[in-house]
Parts: sequence; structure tokens; C-alpha cells
Amino acid sequence: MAQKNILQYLILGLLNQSPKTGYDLKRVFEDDIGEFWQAQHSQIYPELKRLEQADRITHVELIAGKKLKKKQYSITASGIDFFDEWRYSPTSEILASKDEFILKLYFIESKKDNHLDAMFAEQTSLHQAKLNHLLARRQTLFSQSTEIDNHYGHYLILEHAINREQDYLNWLTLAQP
Amino acid sequence: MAQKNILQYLILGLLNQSPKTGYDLKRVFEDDIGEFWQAQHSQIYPELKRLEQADRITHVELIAGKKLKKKQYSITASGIDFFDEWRYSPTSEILASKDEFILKLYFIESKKDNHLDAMFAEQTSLHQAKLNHLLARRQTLFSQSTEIDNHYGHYLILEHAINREQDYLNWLTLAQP
DNA sequence: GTCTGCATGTAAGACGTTACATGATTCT
DNA sequence: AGAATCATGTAACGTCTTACATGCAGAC
Repeated sequence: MAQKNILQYLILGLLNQSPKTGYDLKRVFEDDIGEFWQAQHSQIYPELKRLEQADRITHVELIAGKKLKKKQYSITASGIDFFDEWRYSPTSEILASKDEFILKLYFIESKKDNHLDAMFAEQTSLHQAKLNHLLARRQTLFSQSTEIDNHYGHYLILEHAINREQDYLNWLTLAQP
Repeated sequence: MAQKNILQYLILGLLNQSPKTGYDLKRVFEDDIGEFWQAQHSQIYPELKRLEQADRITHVELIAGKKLKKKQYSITASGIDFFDEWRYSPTSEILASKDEFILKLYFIESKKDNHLDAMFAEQTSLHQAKLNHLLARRQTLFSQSTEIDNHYGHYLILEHAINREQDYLNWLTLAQP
């Protein structure tokens, strides 16, 4: 039964780096690892509650400004054990991705279908925009090699995303009739 | 609210190619488009029922052998309209994929972490096996160019999957310390 | 003083997986 | 005779998205 609940490990891993609020976590998902995993705040907050009940994390309440409360979560020893179990276990399954565009292509019967041009042009534009955004981000974050050493995981994930977009664009160019 | 329910379009598209049973559809998902979309039979059968109630498909009952009943579904005119609306509409969103391995990498802090070797070796082996399987499949299905012309969409999707695995392997080789 | 971002939560529903269940046919 | 595959369905559960809801803080 039970699917894997990978979200909990991601939260634990991020809290293992440093204590964070739910909002902080939300932003990491948006900015850093969103290319390979997504989570909305409506999923994060309940998961934090659940992890705290299971004693994998704890929180302290901070006041920002005059009365804005935030809950800063930290990982517990039990949480670290649980996280390490996951991170060092084999990753046997390749979680297949979904791609709506390639499925639409699947239903094109002939190379001469006159929708093909517009479809490829649209996707090329989308992926080019995404690539540009990722490249700009790399420029901002990792223009110095010291940054790479200090945030190696983040660097890897960004490199992989860039690589993926470049390959996708390359395929689009080659496959286009 | 309501997410996109892409499954219904895939079923309609497949029935638009030729009438099929639920089991036939299940196999197409396993064999042909599984690289870019997954669906279990427990999702397919209820969706067929729903599509029939909405008059997008109909079925006839066939008897195989002495008494094995199967339901062969066909697309209706209304179903074709509905399918065409989807297939020729813009595909603006890039549905982000999930990759558990790259996330585990994200939590590796140092290039010198002594788990890295084993992790890369494992993934290389997995993706190599997958690539071999896809290449064998291309050999079986598309060794003649007439096959490509007759099943162009299928050919494209397989090519894309092969391309993706090759790029992934290439990245694994380059990123490995 | 209004707009953007910070901050936290719940509710409803859609989507997807695993397991449970049953029976016929074909191949070895 | 037994195993694999064909064939169809339901139940339970877990995951994920969208929407609803509220309030504080900082910048302009």
C-alpha cells in the first residue's frame, strides 16, 4: 500500500541543513528543487505537523517585528536517522516523468501534418525561455567557484536542469521536420 | 479546481486510432507511452465507464473462445471533437518531472562524499539497462522505414525516450567525480 | 495607504497506486 | 495440470492541486 512519501525526506533534509519555517521550505521548493519535485504550502504545513508528532522535528516560535509569529522547525536525532536511512538507500526506481507535448505528438500520424510546425515552435519557445531563466540563475548564484563548493547539491541540481533543457531543445531542433 | 484529466484524452486518442478493449489500452500504456504517461487498469476501466456516460465512446460486447466477454470501445463523433480540441490546443505548461536520485544528490554536501561513487554506479547501471531495452525495442519495431511511416507518433515517442536516456547517461558520466 | 511579500493554516476534490477479487484462455 | 496471460472490475488509501481564509510587515 502506502506510497513513498518522499516529501517528508525532502523536508527533513532541508531542516538538516539548517532550521527553517514552513514558508522557508515553500521557497526552497519554488526556487531550488522545483525542477525535480514540487510541493505547495498546503502540503508542507500538514506534513510538518505530522513529522513533529512523530518526533522527527521540533519547533520554536519566533516573533518577527511586533507580533508576527513564525514556527522555526529543527530536525531531531530521530529525524536525522530517518533521513539518513533514505538518502543512503538504493534508488532503484526511475520515477517516470510526464510530458503532455510528446503525447500530443504521439497522435500525429504523418510527418506532413500541418500542425507540426506550430507545435514545435511553441515548445521551442517555452523551453528556450526556461533555459534562459536557469542560465541567469546559475550566473547569479554560482559565478564564483567558492559558491559551488558551499552549495554543491544545489549546484548539481541546477546543472542537471540546465542540461535537461539543452537536450530537450536540441531534440526539438533535430526532430522538427 | 479540477485538474486536467489528461488520461481521458489519451484514451480517446487511442480509440481514435482503432477500437480497443480496456485491456488493450492497458497494454499500450505499458508498452508504448509508459515512458511519458502511466495508467493502471484500475484507472482505465472507471474512466472508460465515465467516457461512455458522457457519450464520447461506445462499446460492443465480444465473445472470445466460448464465453470470455470483452468490451470493445469505439470513439464517437462527440469524442473526436473533444479529442481534437485537446490535441490542437497550446501546450503551455511544462509538466515538471520528478527524480528521486537527483534529490538525494542535492543533499550531498561535498564532492568527496564517499557515497557518491556507489550512487552514480547504481544509476548508471539502471539507466544503461533502460536504454538497452529501448534500443532493442526500436530494433524490433522500427528496423524498416515503412514501419516508421505507419506509426510515426510511436516512433517519435520511442526516439524521445532513447534520446532522454542517452542524455541522462551522458550527464551521469560527466558529473561523476 | 496600498501593494507586495511574509506567514500559517484548512477544505474539497482530483489524481494515482496498491491491493482485493474473480474468472476464462492459451501455452507448456 | 499448472503457469502465464487475457479480461474486468471495486475498495482503500495516499498524494497533489486549487481554493478558501486570515493576518502582519516592509517598501513606495
